[in-house]
Amino acid sequence: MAKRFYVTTPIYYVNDKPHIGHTYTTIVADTLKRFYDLLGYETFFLTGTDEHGEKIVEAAKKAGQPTDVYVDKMSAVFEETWVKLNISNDAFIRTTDKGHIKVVQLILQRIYDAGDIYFGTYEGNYCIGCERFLTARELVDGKCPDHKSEPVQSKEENYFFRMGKYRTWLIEYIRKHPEFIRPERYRNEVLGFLSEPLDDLCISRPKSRLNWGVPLPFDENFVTYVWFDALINYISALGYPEKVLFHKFWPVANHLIAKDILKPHGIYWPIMLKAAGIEPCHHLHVHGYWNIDEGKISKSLGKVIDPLKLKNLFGLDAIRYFLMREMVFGLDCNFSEEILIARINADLANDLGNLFSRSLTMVKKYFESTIPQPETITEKEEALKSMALGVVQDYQPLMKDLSFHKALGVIWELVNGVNKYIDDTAPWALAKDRTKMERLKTVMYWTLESLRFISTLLSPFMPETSQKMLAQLGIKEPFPKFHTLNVWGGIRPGTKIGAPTILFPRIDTSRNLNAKTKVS
RNA sequence: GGCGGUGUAGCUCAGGUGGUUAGAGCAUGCGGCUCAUAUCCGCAAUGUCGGGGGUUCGAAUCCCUCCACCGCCA
Repeated sequence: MAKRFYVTTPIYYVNDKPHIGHTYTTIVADTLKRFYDLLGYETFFLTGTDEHGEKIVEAAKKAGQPTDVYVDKMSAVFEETWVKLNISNDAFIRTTDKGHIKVVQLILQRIYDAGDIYFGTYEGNYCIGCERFLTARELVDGKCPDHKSEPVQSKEENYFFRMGKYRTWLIEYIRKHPEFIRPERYRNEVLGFLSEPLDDLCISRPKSRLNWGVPLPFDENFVTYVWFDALINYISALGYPEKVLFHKFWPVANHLIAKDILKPHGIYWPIMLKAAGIEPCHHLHVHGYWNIDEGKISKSLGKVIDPLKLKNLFGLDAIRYFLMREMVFGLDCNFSEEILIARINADLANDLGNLFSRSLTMVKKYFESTIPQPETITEKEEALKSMALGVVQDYQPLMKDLSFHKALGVIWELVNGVNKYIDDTAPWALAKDRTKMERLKTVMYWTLESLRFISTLLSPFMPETSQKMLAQLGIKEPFPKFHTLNVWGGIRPGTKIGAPTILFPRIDTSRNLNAKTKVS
């Protein structure tokens, strides 16, 4: 099996600006991409924007702009946000891209030719917010439960995709591929849903009602239903059907989504692929929601958590760390400034930042910022070394399993271990005794080498900080590799290290948050 | 209404197939160190493991029931 990895975020709907939910999914994708880069895989990371459908037309109207101008503007907001958050996506797809539209039409035509798309009539309650007909039972007091608005009684001729036909196939597929939908609770949810008959999917909208979409290749009077259009981005971005990229990366696809879009990804998408004759061999990783404790959000942050505001207030890597450390992938998680600041201060400023700072300061003081040659080692050095190598062992499977909180947990065992090692060996005491010079050299070398391990393991999570740390340790290569952690002794004696710096300023909670806690 | 899930220290949570004094981090208290971002290290304390009942020599862990919250479906 070639060492390749393909990761996608959903393409984000441009009726709203990026918020913490988009940010989390995108940072998870970025962390995964960087992790597989670290392992030496060939990787491809895709994100983008979803720009068709009625809600977009409405949002543009509300903004007082032509739809195409509006989507260009909003799509750019997303693209620029990811640049500012140091997101390393290889491509940014838009569903309004010509190439994408071509592939959507190709897939539609193929499924149509195969006889899985038919023309029919549907009559019912249509909710504009949901962009779909609602069943009578879904209504609450005659209104859409999500949008609290009364649906419109409507009758339409449309094209339908024979999704129901594939129900048993999909059940079988999910049963045979336990790794398809993860975590397991969401797999069970999909299986539960499939235990009952599956309706065919209406995949068109008459142009008389909506003309902002991909025209059906076999009937110019209709455009494609937005979900059917959107899902195809995952392969159109790879240049399906002919491009090399597709053949390289589709077999190793990993979709990341939040739980609200499980149904389209867990049901529509694999069936669409099956009907189009494409192997649905991919992984769907489902995560939960960030629950915002609004009462604990300051004015400077605002009720809607804007990722760029977070960055400006607390620093990008601190935010990236927090999101990955605090949430258990798959479960919901609470967000508040209190929790965020507690994490930054305890883990980043106190544990990691201070460790880094105290270590560099001592090497500066005792060895004029030159990495010393280690001498005889004791069981204390053996213990620290085997701890570091053990952490490296634990790290990889945890990352592959998307257990980011645990992976960071084991890195922090090492951070604490080094702090303790410094305490145990008390280099400041050794420095006062000329006869203990050799011992001091060993202790400082061991400390710095541990920091190399820590910085390297952190690189997928906090790329900027990791680079800064490695540069300080005198390591020139900007992109560290995992295999450099197979051996203890990577940093070179005689190398100059950088001047001690503050990696993460402590956030003063006694001060008003509205005042400046500017970091970046 | 049907099916999943959750309920464990002040807070956030670990605790496959039942087995010695129920764990971690944060917060709290005390002690140590001084290289460091008033940081670090050590020690300590607190829990009727949602309520009740049952199985068992023994249950947070299995069964029943009730309560609360949440998700999916209807």
